[in-house]
Amino acid sequence: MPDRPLNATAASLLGFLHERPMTGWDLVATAELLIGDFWSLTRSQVYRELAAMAASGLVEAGESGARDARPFTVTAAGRAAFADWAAQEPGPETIRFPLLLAVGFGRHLPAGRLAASLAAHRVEHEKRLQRYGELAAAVSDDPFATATLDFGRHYEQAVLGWFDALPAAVTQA
Amino acid sequence: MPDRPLNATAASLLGFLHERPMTGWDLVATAELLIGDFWSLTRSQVYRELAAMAASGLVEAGESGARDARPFTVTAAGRAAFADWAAQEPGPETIRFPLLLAVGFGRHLPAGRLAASLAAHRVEHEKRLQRYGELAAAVSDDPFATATLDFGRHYEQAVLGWFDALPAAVTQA
DNA sequence: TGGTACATGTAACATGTTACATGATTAG
DNA sequence: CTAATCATGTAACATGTTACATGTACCA
Repeated sequence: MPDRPLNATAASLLGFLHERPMTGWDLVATAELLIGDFWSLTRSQVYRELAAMAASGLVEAGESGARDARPFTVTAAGRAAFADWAAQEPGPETIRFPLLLAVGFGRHLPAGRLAASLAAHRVEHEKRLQRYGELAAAVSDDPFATATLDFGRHYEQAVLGWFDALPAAVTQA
Repeated sequence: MPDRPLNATAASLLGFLHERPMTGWDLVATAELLIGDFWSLTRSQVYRELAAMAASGLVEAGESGARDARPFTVTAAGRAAFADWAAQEPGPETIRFPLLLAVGFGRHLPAGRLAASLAAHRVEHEKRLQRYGELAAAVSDDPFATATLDFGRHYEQAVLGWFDALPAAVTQA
């Protein structure tokens, strides 16, 4: 009974469970590390999806270990559901960038507001680029992880390039 | 009674209404055109937000015109709410990119799946870059609209650059 | 013994998506 | 007259966020 195609968040959890059984906590940490930069999720969501997937037999909770830690294991049905998801064409990306809204409505912002926001965001993006650089060595043996990290680097470089190409009419607004 | 800070979607609608009264339909079209590439919204959402904002006095429905068209006007309270929103520091962007999930889980995908997805997406991104190029002339008199469009160009160029730098280990998986 | 990291979860709410349902106006 | 476009909305559901509540184990 294929309830309906998995959503990408649930599918990702299943994907991680292909490697080894993990607790909800582990999954959050793993997801943050490996896909957090282009697919965010919260603890609440993880527990909810795990409960739902356990109910439909895609995962199974193991014996509680220390501190009630309940490792989940992917079942055969879970592998099948993941495979179904993986066979789908991935959808288009969505980007939600509040700073760009601020730019778009720049005419209506109080003086100095946009300049300050741009400066603050630029710093963050520089940090992220630097972090990606530091992470690169850690995943150099995995071409897939390297590729996603590399996306991040291209992205951050583009954002920085965009900041630096903004005309004074925008940065001084 | 400031119900609570506006969400970015509602704020954007208010922003557009600063220019002129518009119907829900108009707002959808305007938003798609001007911010659709980095802030998506649906018709349902627009009508819901308009109803909510009308209930709290941020907008007012005018006389119905042809075909029940109900133009909404921003009120003084609406301008104030928008100003409050605009004074906030814009939050970080969120990117949700299913293709990157596919790359990250590349090891688990059926043979050829990833290559096909990458190729299909590359075509889309090329089209988008081209579209942005064509749009540029239309907004050349507005530095803010030009800046957001320019972000799109930087972004698309980065994505294309990333595609082209992918190693065979990924593109041939 | 005290703080940090580990670990689980619920409840309430906000936001976003999809499908459905209806009808008027206009251009051809 | 008929198809496309304009225009409104509801209902149901899926997804995502925030705040709250609880307790254990480890390390210094």
